[in-house]
Amino acid sequence: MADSVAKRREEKIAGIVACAWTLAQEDGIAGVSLHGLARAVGMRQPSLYVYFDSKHALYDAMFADGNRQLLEHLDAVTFSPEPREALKQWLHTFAAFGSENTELYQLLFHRPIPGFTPSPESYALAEKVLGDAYTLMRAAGLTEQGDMDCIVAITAGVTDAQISNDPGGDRWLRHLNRLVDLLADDAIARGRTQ
Amino acid sequence: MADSVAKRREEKIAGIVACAWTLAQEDGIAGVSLHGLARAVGMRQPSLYVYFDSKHALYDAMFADGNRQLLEHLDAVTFSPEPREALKQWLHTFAAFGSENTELYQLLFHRPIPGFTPSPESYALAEKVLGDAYTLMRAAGLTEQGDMDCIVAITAGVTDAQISNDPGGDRWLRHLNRLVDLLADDAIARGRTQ
DNA sequence: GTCTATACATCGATAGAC
DNA sequence: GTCTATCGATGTATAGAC
Repeated sequence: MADSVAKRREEKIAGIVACAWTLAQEDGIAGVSLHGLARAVGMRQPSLYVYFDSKHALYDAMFADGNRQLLEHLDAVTFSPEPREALKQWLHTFAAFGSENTELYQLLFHRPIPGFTPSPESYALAEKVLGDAYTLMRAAGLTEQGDMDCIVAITAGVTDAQISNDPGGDRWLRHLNRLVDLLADDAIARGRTQ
Repeated sequence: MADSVAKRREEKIAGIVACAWTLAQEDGIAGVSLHGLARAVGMRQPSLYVYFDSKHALYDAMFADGNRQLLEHLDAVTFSPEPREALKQWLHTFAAFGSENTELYQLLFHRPIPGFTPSPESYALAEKVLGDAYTLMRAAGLTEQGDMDCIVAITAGVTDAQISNDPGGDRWLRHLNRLVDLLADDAIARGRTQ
């Protein structure tokens, strides 16, 4: 094929990014060095510049890849036809994935690299995640921005608490459904009395 | 006085730590360098070792100082005699202080320095903060650990969302009281039907 | 496309004069 | 207690041979 060269290059980049995630899991996102990453994929540090113009370009590729992983993971789940149930399942899937992929979650939602801002193309993927969440919330009857903000804060709070205080467990995750139900019931009751 | 030497030393250390917070606000906690900090307080980098045995010792002093600032700030507020109201006031004061002192909040609750663990003496201050929160929750009728975990997650989620998405505003903070009321009402209703 | 070699910067930490 | 000088490690990035 005419694009086999480009394809092999894309696959190589994907392999490097995957390896970078492994290193990030050990030493944190900021702990990934180009020397270490190059050695881990069997090359020397300057050779990485064939695939990434700078270290920020590597972070940008990881940011985009992390969002793609998250979207694929959410896409692979079959959700209930009942909107409230589907929302709870989506949020729980999101929080569980974040708890199990802490470095990915931190790069996507905590911006731990000073000076790094995702490119517009990469950021569009992050906005798709949030947009999907908003769509499910509206389907479940949450129309006020304030209510949706509450859902976002609750989900992030549960995920972060799970990561920080009980890694690998479910001490905080198991309360997410209850909290979402509480907020959704209250939001809908408010809407009725307005 | 016989302790005037020790006192001047303590004051100098306090000044250095205060200056470190200022630098952290500009470049992040991890961006504080001993060279930069020394210059900012009018000395050279090796002289800092007179006051701190290592960089981790500096972080430990900042961790302890941050908890002391937080405790003092909470101590200066007069809370309602009504337990539920007092709890909401305390949590809102906590979240607002965290939102306004983001680097302090991150050092205390997000552990952004790989390899840094607070000393037991410093950590005791952090446990006092959490202990105060638990005391207020119990007074407000929240006795189950799961309910208290929910309050912790909600408060942290609101604070983090405020810092990340609307620095300086109150888009997320303003929902904290409502969320705490929702959870507390539900927890107490649960308790009654058990 | 990968390599060696190196430039250049930053950082934490230590030695030793004053 | 503060300084100069320096070590040693680490890091990103570039130049140029192959």
